[in-house]
Amino acid sequence: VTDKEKRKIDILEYACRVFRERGYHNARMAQIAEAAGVSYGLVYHYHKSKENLFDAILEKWWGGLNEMMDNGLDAHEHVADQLAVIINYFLDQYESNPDLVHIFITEVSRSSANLTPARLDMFKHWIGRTESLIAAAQKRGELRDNIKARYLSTFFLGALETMLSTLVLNNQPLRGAAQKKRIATNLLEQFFNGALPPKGK
Amino acid sequence: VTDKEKRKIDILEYACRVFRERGYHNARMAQIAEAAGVSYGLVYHYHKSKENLFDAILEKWWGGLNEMMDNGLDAHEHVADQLAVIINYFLDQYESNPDLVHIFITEVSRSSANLTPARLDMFKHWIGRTESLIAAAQKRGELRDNIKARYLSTFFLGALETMLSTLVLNNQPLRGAAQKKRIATNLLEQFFNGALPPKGK
Amino acid sequence: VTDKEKRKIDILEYACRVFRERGYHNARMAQIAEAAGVSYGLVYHYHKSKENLFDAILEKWWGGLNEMMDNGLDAHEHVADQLAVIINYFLDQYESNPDLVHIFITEVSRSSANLTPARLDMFKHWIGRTESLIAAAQKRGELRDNIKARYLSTFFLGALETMLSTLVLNNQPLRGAAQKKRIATNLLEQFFNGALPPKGK
Amino acid sequence: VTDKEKRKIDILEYACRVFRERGYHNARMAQIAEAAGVSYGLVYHYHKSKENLFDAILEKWWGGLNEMMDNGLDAHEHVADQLAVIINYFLDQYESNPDLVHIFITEVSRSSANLTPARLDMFKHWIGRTESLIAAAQKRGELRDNIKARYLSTFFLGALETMLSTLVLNNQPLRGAAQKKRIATNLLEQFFNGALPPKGK
DNA sequence: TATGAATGAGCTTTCATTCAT
DNA sequence: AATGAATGAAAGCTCATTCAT
Repeated sequence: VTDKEKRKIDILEYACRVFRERGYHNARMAQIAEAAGVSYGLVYHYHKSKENLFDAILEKWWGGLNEMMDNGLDAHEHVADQLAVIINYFLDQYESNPDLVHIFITEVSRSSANLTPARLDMFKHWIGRTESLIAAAQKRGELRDNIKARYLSTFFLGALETMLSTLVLNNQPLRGAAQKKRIATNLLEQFFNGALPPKGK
Repeated sequence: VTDKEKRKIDILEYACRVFRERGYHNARMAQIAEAAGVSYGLVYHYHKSKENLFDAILEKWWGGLNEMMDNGLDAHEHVADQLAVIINYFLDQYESNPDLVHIFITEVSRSSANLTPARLDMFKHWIGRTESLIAAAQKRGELRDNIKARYLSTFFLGALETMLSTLVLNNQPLRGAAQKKRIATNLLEQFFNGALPPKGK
Repeated sequence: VTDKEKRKIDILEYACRVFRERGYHNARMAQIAEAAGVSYGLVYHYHKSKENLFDAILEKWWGGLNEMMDNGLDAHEHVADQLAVIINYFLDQYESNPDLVHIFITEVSRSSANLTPARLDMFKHWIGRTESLIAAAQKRGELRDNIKARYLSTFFLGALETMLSTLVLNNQPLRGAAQKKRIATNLLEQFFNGALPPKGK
Repeated sequence: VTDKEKRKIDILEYACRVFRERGYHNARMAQIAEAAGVSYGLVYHYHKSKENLFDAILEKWWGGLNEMMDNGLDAHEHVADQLAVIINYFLDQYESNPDLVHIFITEVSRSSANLTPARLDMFKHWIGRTESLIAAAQKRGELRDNIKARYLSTFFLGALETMLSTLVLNNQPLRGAAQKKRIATNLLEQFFNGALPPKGK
């Protein structure tokens, strides 16, 4: 059973790479099989269909993200720390599993073409959780409340995703803690304090 | 001539709608013909191929955007006013031609799979112009310069595009100056002053 | 009426060129119209269909050939003179109207794909007439009669057509009476006296 | 492997039949599939495209012909025997594989429309080899040398191909050694000794 | 007579999926 | 479990022909 599971996951990972390299629509099942070093039919033995394969990948992605949201965030932390956790999660994922992030950025987060209702729900759920985080912080007085939580979270996620998007579109790898640190710091800085020069200047 | 041109544009607009509704890959030429109320072959009479049709749509989009960047912005204006113009352009476009914005958001701004080199160039050009705007403002002292212009412009565009993206993914129409005003104000407020509560509070 | 007829013939001649240049199947009605400097629809005004156009060309060809067979040959002449007339007719035609000969050689004389029953009949009729010529000469004792007339005429026509075919496939023009003379002489020499060296040698 | 190869060849043979029956342009991939009793897609599984399929057929033809020219001819034989080998090869092929000969006669030997440069080269190569054979015989004094080798070989091949062409256009089968013998004898007789009655007569 | 926009049947090809082994 | 041959529905595109003006 473990062996079987392993094989299934193996194929999934190669599929992930092919989907990232070529996009969902341009990816061929034959290419996935070839990448996994496996026969054509075996892909179907382990995964019902192309769509199924894609959903399994998304599940993996959402699983990790939700796990982080469930366990990685301390509700009593300051929102700055919480958002830092989110940012770092994305950056870490991009470093360790760039294909997955790539797919999320290009095929899910702006898709609409591939967004089945079920997938859209997952996405909205994620947006919703971030919004709740922001709203709670507003209640605690950590964030201004004259901008709706929905807006603030949209701006935050937009900045984060688009930051990743530039990396993704340039096929730019992310190496070294320094770069991650800089991205996170700048993102948080701008989000909390804005883009204006310091008052004293 | 006018009549002919009109027909061509007509087909383009219906194609725009179909591409928006179904995405480039899922859009069928037959659907475009049907939507436009013309025969199958006529679409090809006016547009060389499916890809061509899509490119014509993108050209229209980039044409408008570049025109706005060329003529709509006063280089001596404060960057806040310049960014406001950009925001309003997107919102106005979304109001008057939601399909076009939809396609830009879903098929271009994060695609990578469908992004031919030529298309990617257009996109990078647009990113570059915004970055220049930000950099100039930094030089004039209107924006903090301890965050790179590339980062600031990414955050700004990310917030803007994702804001539109939420409208797009919900198929949410945008009507009334009030809503547009609110979005623009909030976006600018957060971008310039950040999300923290006012100091005095 | 004369004017109308002229226009019709005019289009036919340009069609002839296009059919020759591209072959029947690869020839486009639009190309014929363009070559003739005439609008798309006008070709159809004068000629019912593409097939019709092609048939009109063949009719022209067969017309000339039959006319030559009817009036150009003296039944009492020696067969050598008769065959010389045939050879010269083909060579003259190739000189003055290479398109027509080209089409006969490439699209008719070996086609079978484009050969409708009607067209095949025309072809067989032509073969038949040549055979009769040969048979008559055999009766007159001008040709050996231990090879069937059908064979002899096939060999003769094969040599002639294939000779033209090499010109056609190389797009080689035929200029000057000298070359024509040489071809005709050689062809007749071989046909009548064979390829062996003279006995006396 | 043998089984797979067999299937591929099987499809090729049915394709050959359909191409012969309808000509390259009028042949439909669906018809080939149907004739072979396989599904639509399987034809493409084994052969890349329609053009490819056709090229494979030609390759088969040229392969056999070149093999015969390479190994079937003794350079020291009298030219009469060499030409007899060529004639018999064509006749044998027509008997055992009439489709292949049919295609050569109708789609290659006079085509020009379908003749890609690569195909034309094969054809010219074949013509060239025959010419060399004739030229060598002229040097040995076995053939008159006051007619250029190019002409003599054209006349010979023209007679041979046209002889076959009459069989082909009439869909006339060739059975029995007697008929083959007669054709070969007559062809050689006329080619070497000409069509005139014997001197002594 | 003359135009060229409009039509749509029909073509080759692709590729996710199934199935016999 | 594993293979890859076999399937066939659809897709984009072409182009002879028609038709309104």
